Amino acid sequence: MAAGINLKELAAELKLAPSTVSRALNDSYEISEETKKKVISMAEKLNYQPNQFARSLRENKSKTIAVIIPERINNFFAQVMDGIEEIAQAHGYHLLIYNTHEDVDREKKIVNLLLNGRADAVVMSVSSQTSDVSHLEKLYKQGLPLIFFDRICPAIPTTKFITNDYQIAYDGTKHLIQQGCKKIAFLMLSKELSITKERYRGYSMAIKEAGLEEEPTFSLNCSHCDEENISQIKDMLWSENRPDGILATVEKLAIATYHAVKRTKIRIPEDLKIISFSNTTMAGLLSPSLTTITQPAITIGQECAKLLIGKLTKPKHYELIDQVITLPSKIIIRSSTVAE
Amino acid sequence: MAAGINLKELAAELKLAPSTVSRALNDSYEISEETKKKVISMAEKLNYQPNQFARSLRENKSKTIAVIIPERINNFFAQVMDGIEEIAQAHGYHLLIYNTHEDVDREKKIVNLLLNGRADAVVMSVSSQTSDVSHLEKLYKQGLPLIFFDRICPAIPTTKFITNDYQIAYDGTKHLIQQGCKKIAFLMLSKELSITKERYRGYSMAIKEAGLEEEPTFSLNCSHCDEENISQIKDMLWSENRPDGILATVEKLAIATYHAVKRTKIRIPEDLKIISFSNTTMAGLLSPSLTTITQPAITIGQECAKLLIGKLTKPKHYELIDQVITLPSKIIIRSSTVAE
DNA sequence: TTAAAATACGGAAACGTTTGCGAAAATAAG
DNA sequence: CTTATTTTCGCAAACGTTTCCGTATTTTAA
Repeated sequence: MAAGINLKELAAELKLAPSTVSRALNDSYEISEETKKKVISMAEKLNYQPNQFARSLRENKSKTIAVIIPERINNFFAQVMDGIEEIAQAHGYHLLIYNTHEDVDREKKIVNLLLNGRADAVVMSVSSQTSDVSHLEKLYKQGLPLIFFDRICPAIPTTKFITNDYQIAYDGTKHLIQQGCKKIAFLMLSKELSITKERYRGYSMAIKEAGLEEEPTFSLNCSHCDEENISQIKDMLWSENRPDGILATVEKLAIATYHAVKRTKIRIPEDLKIISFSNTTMAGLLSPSLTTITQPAITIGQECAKLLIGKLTKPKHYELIDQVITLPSKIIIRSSTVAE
Repeated sequence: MAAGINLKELAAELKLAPSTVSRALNDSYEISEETKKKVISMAEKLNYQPNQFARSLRENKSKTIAVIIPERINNFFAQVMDGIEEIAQAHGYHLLIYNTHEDVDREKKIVNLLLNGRADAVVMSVSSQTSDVSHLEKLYKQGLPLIFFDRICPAIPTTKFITNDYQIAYDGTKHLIQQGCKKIAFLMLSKELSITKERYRGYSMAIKEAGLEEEPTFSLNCSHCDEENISQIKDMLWSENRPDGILATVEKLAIATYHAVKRTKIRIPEDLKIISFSNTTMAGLLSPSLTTITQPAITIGQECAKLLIGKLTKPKHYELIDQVITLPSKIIIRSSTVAE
C-alpha cells in the first residue's frame, strides 16, 4: 500500500505537535491564522488524508447511513436511493446499501450487522416477508436513529415516510370504475405489508361506494417469483368469473399481468383495464401504455435523508417522533385504462 | 445511545484479560476450549458487538468495497450491483455505493473521498464525461485494489471486465443488415467511452463488410438529457436522408428513440428497425417489443467481487494484472427488427 | 509596574481493538 | 525430584485521531 502520510508525520514535517496540526485542520479558534495556513498548505502538498477509522473511533460516529431495500431492480427504490444520496453527499455522508431480496432472513442478518455501529443511522423499507419485527425492535432499542419509508413498520415508534396510499388507491380504483369496470382484482405482494393494507382499504372503499361486490378470489397474493405470478394471474384471467379491471400494488405485478395477458386472447383495455403503482419511465412505451400511480420517490429519499442528517448533526432540533409523514402520489392516465 | 458493552467490560465480567477474550472470540489456538465456550456464551448473553472502527484501525482494513456507477436507474448497473453484493455478503463485506450521474466532477469528488481508506477496494464504471483520468491514476497509485467493468479505463493497468462489445455490435449490426437495413445509425453517449469505441468498431466493420456507406451524420453523440436526446433523434428521423436502422449503445437511447418515433409517422419495424444494448425486463412488453443485446450483468458483478475479495483475502494467490476479461452478451431478437 | 486575562501551542490520555512478548501453571521428560 | 516443554493466559504497545489540561507568551486592565 502506498504510504499515505499520517497526522504525526505531518506534524513532524511542520515541527509542530500533532494536537496543533489537528486543531489547525479542524479550524479551531485556538490556532493562529498564520499557522493554520502553513498547516493546510503542507497538508495539501503532502496529500494528507485523515484516517477515517481513527476519527470514527474517537468521535464515535461514522458519517455513514445504511439503506436497506427489498429490491434493487426497481425504479421506485432506485429513485429513493438517488434522493437519499443527493442529500447525504451534500453533507459528507456515505451510503451503505443492502438489498434483502424480499427475504426476511437476509433482512435479519443485515440488521444484525448494523448493530456494531458501522452506520450512524438506518433508513429502510421492509421486505414483503417481514411479520416478526423483533430484529427491528432490537435495532431501534440500540438507539440507532431509524426511519422507514413506503413499507413501514408501524410497531416501531419512529418517523415514517409514505405516500397517500389509501387515497390514491381509492382514486385509482374509482378511475377503473368510471371506465366501466365491474370486477376489479387487487394484486399484492403480501398481506402483511403496510402498503398493501392501506392500498387495500382504498380499493375496498371505492368498491363498496360504487355498490360493487367484493370478490375474495380477486385479491391475489403473489410471490417473489415472476413466473409463478404470471401463471397465477393467467389462471385468474382464464377463470369463468374473470376480472375486467386490475389494480396492481407494485410495478412487477403489472409487468407480470402484461406477460400473462400476452398468453391469452384478452385485450387491454377493451377486455381488461390495468392501473399500477409504478415509477418506470417506460410506462408510456408499453403496449398499451400503462396507467400508473407514480410515487414521489426522489422526494421521499430526500426527506428521509434530511431528517436523518438533521437528527445526527443537530440532535436538539430534530426528533424522530412517532409519526407518519405523507407525500402525495399522482395518477398518470394512459391507454391501459381508457377505451379509445 | 444504548450502552453496547465493549471488550474490556466483557473481560471484566469474565474476570479475564481483554487479550484473552479477544483471542477466544477470534478462535485462537492459544486459548483452551473451556474458556472459549465461557467467553462466547457470555458475549452472546451480553450481546457484545465488536467495534468495527477499532478493529479497522488496528487491522488497517474495513471489510468494505466501494462501487461507483454512472447511473442508478438502469437495470444493467442494478444487476451488476446485485451480483457484487451477493458475493460480498457471502464473505462478510459491505458495499458503499456512489452514483456519479455521468458527471466527471462528481466522480472526482467521490474518488477523492475514497483515498482515506474508507474502502478496501473499488469497483467502478466510469462516467461518460470522463476523459481526464488523473483522479483514477491517483487512486490506483495509492495502492487501492481497483477494477473496472463495462466502461473501463484502459490507461490504468488493472483487471477489467467487459462484454464482447466489438463482436456483439458487429452481430447486431449484421442482423439489421440482414433484415434489409441500408442506412444504420449509431447512437452513443460519448465518443470517449471505451464501450462506444468498441461497439463502433463492430458496427463499422459490419457496415463496411456489407458494402454500405458510412454516413457521418448517422453517428449521433447524445447527451445526458432525455428530452434533448429525443429531439435530436427526432430531427435525424425527419431529415431527408433518414436512417432505416438504429443501433443504440445504451438502453436509455433506445427508449429515447421510441419516444421520438411516437412523435412521427414512422413505423417500427417497417420503416425503422431498432436494436439496443439493454437489460430491461420490459423489452418484450414495449410497443413493438425491442430486440436487445443483453449483457451478463449479474455475472459481471459476481466476477468483479470474486476477484476483488480474492485479492483482499489471499493477496498471494490473486493478482489484479493488466488484462481485459470478456464475457459474452447475447442478442434477443424481438419485433423491433423483424418485419412480420 | 504588576496582576489578570487572553492567545497560541504542546503533552498526554482516550476511543476499542489486536498482537508481540513474557510468565505462570500444567505436563512431560530425564 | 529436577529440568525441559507445552499450554494457557496477562501485560502493554500500537493503530491515528481528537480533546482535556497545562503552560509559556503576549496583551489588556488596573
